[in-house]
Amino acid sequence: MATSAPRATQARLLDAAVELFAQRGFHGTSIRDIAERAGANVAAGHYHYGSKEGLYLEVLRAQFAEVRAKLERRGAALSAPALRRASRRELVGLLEARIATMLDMLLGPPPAPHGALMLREMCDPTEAMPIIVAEFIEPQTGEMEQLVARLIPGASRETVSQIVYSIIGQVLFYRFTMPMQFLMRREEKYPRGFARKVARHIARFSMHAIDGLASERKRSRAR
Amino acid sequence: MATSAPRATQARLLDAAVELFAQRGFHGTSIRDIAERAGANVAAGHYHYGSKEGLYLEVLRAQFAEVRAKLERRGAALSAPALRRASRRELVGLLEARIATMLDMLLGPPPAPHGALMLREMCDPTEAMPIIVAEFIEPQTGEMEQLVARLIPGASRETVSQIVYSIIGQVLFYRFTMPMQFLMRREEKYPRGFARKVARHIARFSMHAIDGLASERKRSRAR
DNA sequence: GCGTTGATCAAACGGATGTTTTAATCGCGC
DNA sequence: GCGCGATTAAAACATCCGTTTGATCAACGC
Repeated sequence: MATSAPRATQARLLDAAVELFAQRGFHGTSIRDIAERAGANVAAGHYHYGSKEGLYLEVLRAQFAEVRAKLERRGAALSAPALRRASRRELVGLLEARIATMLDMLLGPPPAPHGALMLREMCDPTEAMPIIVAEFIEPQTGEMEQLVARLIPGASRETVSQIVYSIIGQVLFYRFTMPMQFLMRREEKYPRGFARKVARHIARFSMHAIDGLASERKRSRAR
Repeated sequence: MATSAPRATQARLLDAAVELFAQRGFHGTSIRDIAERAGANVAAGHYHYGSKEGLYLEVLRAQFAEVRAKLERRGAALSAPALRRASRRELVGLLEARIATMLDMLLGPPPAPHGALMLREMCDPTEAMPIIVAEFIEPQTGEMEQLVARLIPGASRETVSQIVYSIIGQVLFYRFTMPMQFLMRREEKYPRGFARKVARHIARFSMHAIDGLASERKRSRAR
């Protein structure tokens, strides 16, 4: 192994691949494009990652690991014991913070690449999907389910899950329909502070819904 | 022009293209695949539609026109005067029906192709986006905004728009994250009656949220 | 100093792609 | 029956793709 240059090209390849795969997708990106952007040879991809697909899988693994690490660094990770101890007011605060963090990362500026990569996996699922689900989606929804379950005590697992999907659905909407939004708003990116404003709305909307469902539950129980 | 065969191949090409473009995307579909499935020659696409991109644009135009027509046929279209006359109870019913219809078409079985096509446009926007927005998204959100505006009187346009996006976001979630859902549920399609069950949840969730926002508004006004 | 090993490179390979060309075929009006 | 425009079919074209090959180079152990 050489001293630094080899590691450097391998890393440069990955960086270039992240950006191009997120921007143009797997089929839309050629190894030549990646190599050119990384300042490397056409054969470099195969040498370091075995194949185009191998490089793609490594890109997704790396991106979602990075996002998860960033979430924990931001303190937005919700540990089970902490959730059990928290007061209702604290739980609401944690939910709001989680929504804000997700939107902040998804919408940017600049938007993190994992949003585009996830969207593309929903169009054309690959072997990377199980990894994304197990290491990113499952933990994230699991934490939110524990949180929501404490906000609407006694609700069934199905109800809690539906509520979590309602919240995540609202969040993902602004990322997944971004091109449409930009066309309708005649803008090229969301305005400054947009993510925060949307986060406030989604948190309020969802907390009203949860409270409504909870009191509806209480009323039907009382009968 | 010949009697029936030519129209037939042109139509068969379109049908094959709808299915393949929805299934594998623009880059992932070759005109040879389309020609083969349509039982036509490789050159047929260019003869009838000018280019692969021309065929793709025609596919999207046709699909979204069809969806819109189907919506109106189902009576799920919400005319402005009808909305102005409706009682609150009727408005809630209309909203529930609209949500149920959207989910029914998006989730199937079988899922209508426009869901996949829309998702793909969000990944790689083309010249078809303005058409989709103008002839499908704008009318649909416009109607829902009028409906929601009547359910939360006096709210700003921005608030109404945010609420509509919250509802649509919940709906689209179940279509856009379908591969993920199937992986997590260890199923290959949503179970029978799933769309209806989800529709009920989203309608309840959203109505509680709207009511909560409305009373919150009233309280802050009273001060 | 020399062979070994890992990294990079230019060049080429086989195959698939969108498109074009050219010829054959079809159906109808005259 | 024949010509004519519209449609279909076969073949070829140029280009791009992922991958492979073989050579070159630098660093390291001995």
